[in-house]
This record gives sequence, structure tokens and C-alpha cells, in this order.
Amino acid sequence: MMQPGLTDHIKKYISLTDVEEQQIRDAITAKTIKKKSFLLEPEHVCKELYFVSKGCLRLYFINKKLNEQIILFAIENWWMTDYESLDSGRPSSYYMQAVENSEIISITKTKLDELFTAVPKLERYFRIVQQRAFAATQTRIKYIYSMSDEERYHHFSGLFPAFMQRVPQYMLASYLGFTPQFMSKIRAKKI
Amino acid sequence: MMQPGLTDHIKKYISLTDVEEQQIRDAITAKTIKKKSFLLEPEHVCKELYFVSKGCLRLYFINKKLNEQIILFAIENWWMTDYESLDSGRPSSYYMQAVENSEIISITKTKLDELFTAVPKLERYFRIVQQRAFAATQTRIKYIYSMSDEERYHHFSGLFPAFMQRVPQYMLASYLGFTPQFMSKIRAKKI
DNA sequence: CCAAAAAATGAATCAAGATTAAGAAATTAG
DNA sequence: CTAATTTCTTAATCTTGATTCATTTTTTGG
Repeated sequence: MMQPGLTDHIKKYISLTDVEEQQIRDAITAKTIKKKSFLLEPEHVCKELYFVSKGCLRLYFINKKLNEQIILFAIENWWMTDYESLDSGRPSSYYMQAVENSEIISITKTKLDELFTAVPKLERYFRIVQQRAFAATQTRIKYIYSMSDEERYHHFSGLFPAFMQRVPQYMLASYLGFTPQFMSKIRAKKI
Repeated sequence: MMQPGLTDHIKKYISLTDVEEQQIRDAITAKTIKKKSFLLEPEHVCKELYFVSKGCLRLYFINKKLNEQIILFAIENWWMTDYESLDSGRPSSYYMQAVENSEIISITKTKLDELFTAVPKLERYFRIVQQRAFAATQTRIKYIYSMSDEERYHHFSGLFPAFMQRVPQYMLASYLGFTPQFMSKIRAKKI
């Protein structure tokens, strides 16, 4: 079953000729991945970028206290990769895992670089996508530094009520930077 | 006095013809700004991007407790703007201020958009720059979530000893997300 | 449908860092 | 050179959220 996939997303930002669209399709690989399966594990070099057509991914690492620490989620129409590893060629320190059964489009860094040469317009698409991602992360830092954990929980659940339903609470707690126990405590206060 | 400016930085990532270089020069404005002067204040719409040729900028806001909270520094060869305001046209909530007397290159969003049309190659430059900025912010979030404030202080001062000397301690404390008092406490332990 | 695993809750104690309130040191401007 | 402002430090107390450990609830797989 065909998802409203990558090229549709690209066409929201730039126009594509049929030829260009085909060049893109030739460079990418669609895959279906099951919940809990991994796209990347620590010590492996990250060689691909992933676009979520359907489903949800998380990027996390194991901190010193041996807890999972989620850095980022990606849902429909978001890209995810470990740019640090991808750019440097050094091993990643992250796990990238499907939180739900997901439809993913992957492209290797090599293929993407070729694609940038073949379809230079794509630079624009990625520039815009990257800029949005940066702005979102910037805003996240603002919230981390300006709200208490409890405030951030309420703020986040106000902004993304649907997403709250989609992932286990302990993952949200991790993403928001506190413990599941504390999350329970907040929720118990007022529902 | 001419700084090794923007076009030199651009040419680290893409090649430019003399014509293209001139087109860029025509679109930008160089300015010298004094320490403590503002490039952006809250309630104003951010209409420009700034590139630091020399000096240092900070982006901060006033939090609920009426303290300055620094979101980001920019030193030589970094861009700074409020993408949220720039993209949406809504008023910013940030101050952007020179931490040192600085040499800045500014370009309006309008001019930059024109420049992208005139010199499409620039999309690539900004895509790469944007990607690095995103990766850096991502890494920052990782550190926020995986280290204690004290650890983060030591980590940061290990990575950027020169920068530590450049800005007042209370600004570093703010950037790292804790109070100047706590910073003094850490420093008193062991120097 | 049931057993096992995963996820959520609860309560007691603890620790990192904030807050408050001085005061000392360093910078800056006139 | 000196007053004024800015920056840094110290110490006592307070708060938020972590830790620990146990239990309950929910989900999943066979």
C-alpha cells in the first residue's frame, strides 16, 4: 500500500519534473520495519538517512546510570539520522529504533550526495527541512531552560495531545528528561 | 580593516565564480557593532540573518524569574538569527546582543531569498551550515540530558578553554543552565 | 486464554542545584 | 584616579525531582 511518501513531501517545498522524481525514486529504498526493530545501534557507523512515511522512530542512548535517554522522536514526514556519525564516519553512540510498525524510506549518504549532484534543487529542500529541524531543537532548548519538568510536561501534552497517546509514558518521560516515577506523580496530581 | 569574511567561509564549502562572489557582496551589509548593542529585541520581528566575521553575539530571553537565559552564542564564522520569527514573521521573544565589539555581516531574509534564486549553489552552503548547527544542538541536548550541571561545566571548559576566557562567567552559567552562584561553587572546589 | 513481560504507580528518603542575602573583587567611565 | 557599575564569591536554607524498592496494571506472545 502506497504511503503519501517522500516525493510528496519534497513537492511541498520545491517543484519536481517527472524525470527528477524518478531519479529520486531510483536512489531511495522503501522498507517496512516492525516495532522494536533497530535501524542503528551503537558502535555501528551510520550510513543512511531515514524518512518516516508512516510510524514513529526514536533515537536514544544508554546513559551512565544505564537508563535509556531519548534524544529525538521522528513521526510522519520527519527525517532521522545520526548526523555526527554520518558526517564523520565514526561509530554512533545511539540506538535508532521503531516505536511502532513503520514505513521508512532510507537513502545512503553516498546516494544522497549523488542525488544532490543530479538534482541540485534538492539542496533547497534539505536546507529548508534542516532549518526547521534546527529551529525546533532551538525551541526545545528554550523550554528545557525556562520551564520546570512539571511545566514542560503540561506544555508538551498541551501541544501534542495525540502524540502523548502514541508512545509509552516512560518514553515521553525520557524525552522530557525525567523519570517515569516523576511522571506518574505529575499525572496523579490532576487528570 | 577587512576580516576574512563571509565569502571565504562560503568558499570552504562550495566554489564561487567572481560574478557570484560579487552578487553575494552586493546583497550583504557589513557593520561594526559595539559591545552590548542589540541586533534584535523582543516584540520586534526578526528580518535578518547575521554572520559573525569577528567578535561574539549572544541570543537570550528573560525568563519568568526575570533572569537572562542564554540560548546560543555565535563566534567567528557562525550564523545567528531567530528562525522562528524570521520564518513566521511573528515578533521575536529574544534579545540578540554583541558580547564583544564585533564585525557583523547582515543580510535580510528578502535579499537572501533573492540570492538563492540568483546563486542556487548557495542552497548547498546553507544546507551544510544548517546541518552542522542542527548536529551541534542535538549534541548539546545529549549533554544536557546525560551529565549533571557540574559535569557539563567541566566538559565544556575542557572543550572550549579559550571561549571560557572570552565571556563573563555569569553568561556561561546561563548558557549551561545554572546560576552564577553554583558556578562559583564548582570553581571553588578545584582550579 | 493465560503466563510472562512490559509499563505504570506509589511512597519514603536523598541529593543536586536554586534561592536569598551579603559582601568582595574587578572593570569601566568620567 | 576614583566613583560607580558590573562581576564574582560565600554561606545558609529550601525545592524539585532522583533514587530505591515494592506493587499493580496493562500488553503481548504462544
